[in-house]
Amino acid sequence: MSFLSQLNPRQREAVETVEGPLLILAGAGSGKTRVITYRIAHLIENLGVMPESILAMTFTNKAALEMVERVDKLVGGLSIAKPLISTFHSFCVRVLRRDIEALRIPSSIPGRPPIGITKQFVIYDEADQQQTVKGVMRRLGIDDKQTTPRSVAARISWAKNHMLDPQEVYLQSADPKTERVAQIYAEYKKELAKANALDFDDLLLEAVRLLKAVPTVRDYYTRRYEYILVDEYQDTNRPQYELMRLLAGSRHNVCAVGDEDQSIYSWRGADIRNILEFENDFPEAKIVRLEENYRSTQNILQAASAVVANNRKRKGKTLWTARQGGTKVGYYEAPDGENEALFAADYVSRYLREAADQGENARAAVLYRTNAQSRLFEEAMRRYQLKYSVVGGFSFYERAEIKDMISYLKVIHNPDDSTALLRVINTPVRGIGKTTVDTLEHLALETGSSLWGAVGEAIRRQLLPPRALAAVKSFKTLIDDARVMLAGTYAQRLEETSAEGATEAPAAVIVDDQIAFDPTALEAEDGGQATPVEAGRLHDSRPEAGATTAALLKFLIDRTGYIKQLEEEDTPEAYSRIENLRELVNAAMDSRDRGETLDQFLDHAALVSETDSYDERAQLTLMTLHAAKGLEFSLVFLCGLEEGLFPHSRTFLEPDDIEEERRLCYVGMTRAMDTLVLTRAVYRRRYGTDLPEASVPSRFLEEVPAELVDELGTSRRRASRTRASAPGARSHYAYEDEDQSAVWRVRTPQQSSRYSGPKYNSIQNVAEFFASRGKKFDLAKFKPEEPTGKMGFRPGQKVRHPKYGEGTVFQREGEGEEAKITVQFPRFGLKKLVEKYAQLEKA
DNA sequence: CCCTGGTCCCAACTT
DNA sequence: GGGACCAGGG
Repeated sequence: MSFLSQLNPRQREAVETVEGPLLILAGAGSGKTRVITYRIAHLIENLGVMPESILAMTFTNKAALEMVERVDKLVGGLSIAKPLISTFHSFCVRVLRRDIEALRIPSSIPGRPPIGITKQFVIYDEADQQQTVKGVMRRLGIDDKQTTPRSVAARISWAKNHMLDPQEVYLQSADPKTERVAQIYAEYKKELAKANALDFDDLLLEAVRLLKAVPTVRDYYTRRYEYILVDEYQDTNRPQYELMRLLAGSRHNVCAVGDEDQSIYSWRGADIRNILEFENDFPEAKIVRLEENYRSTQNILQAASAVVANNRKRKGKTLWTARQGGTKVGYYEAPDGENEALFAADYVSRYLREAADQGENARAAVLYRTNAQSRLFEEAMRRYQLKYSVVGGFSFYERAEIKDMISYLKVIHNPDDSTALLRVINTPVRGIGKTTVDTLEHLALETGSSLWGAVGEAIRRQLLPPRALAAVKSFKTLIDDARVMLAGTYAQRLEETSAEGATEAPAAVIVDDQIAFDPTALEAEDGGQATPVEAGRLHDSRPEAGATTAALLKFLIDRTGYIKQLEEEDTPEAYSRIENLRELVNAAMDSRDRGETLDQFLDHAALVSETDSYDERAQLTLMTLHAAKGLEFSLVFLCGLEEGLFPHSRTFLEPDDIEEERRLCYVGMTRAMDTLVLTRAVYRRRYGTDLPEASVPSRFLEEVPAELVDELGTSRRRASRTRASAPGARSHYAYEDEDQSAVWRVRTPQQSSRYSGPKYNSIQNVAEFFASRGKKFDLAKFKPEEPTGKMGFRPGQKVRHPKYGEGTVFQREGEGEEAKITVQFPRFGLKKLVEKYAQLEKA
């Protein structure tokens, strides 16, 4: 009971109202997470509710994780059973992995397996969705310049978030474009079904469909979860809302926590009506308002409230704080983006230093509207030698090399995943080009099979030219081998779990591309070619059967020569990619330590976002406003307050969208505990190359009452201050010079000989480099050696080409037959030729 | 028929 | 800064 005394009366009411529907309207900083976690603790500790009958759903893994930790702290060690605290999407995956096959319908052909998604479904991310849409559009012959796959995918997602199927989209369409979207949508659905795949939106939709359609399944979950909590309720979309209703069953023990002023996800289908109309759906609902803000000073809170007060669509509430006064809201107008970032770096570094001097552990954040803005800030922070962590931007799992390996795993797990297969069939290049892939796609279409089916078919019927056929065969062998390894894992697990030891581990066999665990399956199939699992049978680099995901990854990296190829590239980028791959193997090992199987590992990879990598201990964090939701910092920099950037230009047309931008601004401002600084760049470069454009101050700036604002000086004053406080940071123009010299530093002669790759093969670069050092680029330095036979041409040598005539060898890369030679031809300029093919002769 | 390199176009937020 | 696409070369 003791912890309840730490709550104010309103919070306590929210915590102690445990029966029946409850809506908690929790203003920013009003102790929302605290209420949720205390409520869970109260249920378990004071009311003796079984932890496993409590379900809490959040939007981000980050929020879920934080809640788990805080609940653990309150009731830790009480029991082994824990409440389920998870994101909507993870929860749905859990439900679907257990029960989705209840939705399958019997095949009309006797003896055939039922139709529908199986438990082994794969999850398509946004990139997979776009790829699939693109493929569908190509097949339908729809021009992808006018209607981009990207926009179509977005519209399909929109439809799904509003629970519209293709027919409904078609019926509601008022223009040919929407009709086409409906048509693509229908095909897209078929494509996913064929691949046994669900996209992010499907995870919610299918879970809802399952609970609606199958009473036994629904009963299982409603009986199991007696207490349901929904966090960030203002951001729930239709499917999430339905899910909540279904899970609440007739008990209606549902507690939703939200703040309509912080609804920032309408573009993802969040329906603000869910919160505004909660009372209609649950007439017996109790509503508790939390209006005391424990986070910010009065100045900050007043400024933020003044901004959001300009919105029409809100319930309206009055937040108050006991922290009277406080520092005024800072405003700084930078001449350009670079300067804005440097100002932030300068300010933050002094702020953190002063806090450290006083023994305080202050934390700061730089918040921006778009991820693209992060680069300038990162550069500035590095220049000030400030340690920072960036949330978002390019996610680890979005890196090309990681996606490649994940796609391999997906194919191994489910070869019918054509999108994944397409990604890796020629990665790294193994001689399966566009034409071959086209042939395979046609074949798949003809036979109604997946791409993987077409691979087998093409090999069986020898439908490809010899070279391509060999390449396709080697690819198939690779996947088959890996699948046998995986089957070994299953076999081993079966062995481990069968307590009686009497049965031997079932041999895994491949029968017509299907992995079967029961050897008798061999007899059942007529004439299917079987490959028994037998050590050493398949390939030399095959580790023994019983492989973990990590072993599988190592095998793939080894057999495909992926890392080897990167090593040969020998560039810093290549080594960073290798590092990433190592990190992936580590992630796989962690996954094994958690007791996960391959499919669980893939689920994890599909559902984590970079937001989850937020490091609480970092003193300085850079992230988007969206990612900052739910967090708090002593110092907040809110940057890029310019019309077109924030509010974003895409929101200008719809008044509702502008209101959402304003809520976003409110969210950002209310993250600040002690100090809030708003900045704007007078000139901003929008796309790197273009000239900087003059900006108009954001309308949100004008909405902050002037008496709460402290102007932090002009850019001229700042420039001198920066000069004084940051050694080596004279002005941002000086930085550009420094950058130049840094670039040149990389190109020292020693380095360039190490990196013989394409990066430094431009003759102009080399010549310029020498010129910049006041040296002449002297060809004579490269002493030509007498070539043996026709091969081995050296720089400076005269050669003859059948097409280009006579020329002078300029540069040589690599040795032997693979050597590439750059030749200067008087009439054709520089040409890079492969010695083996170029038919060069000594002139 | 495949691969490489250069060019063009794009860039909002996230599960 | 990055990815998609195309032309040119073997």
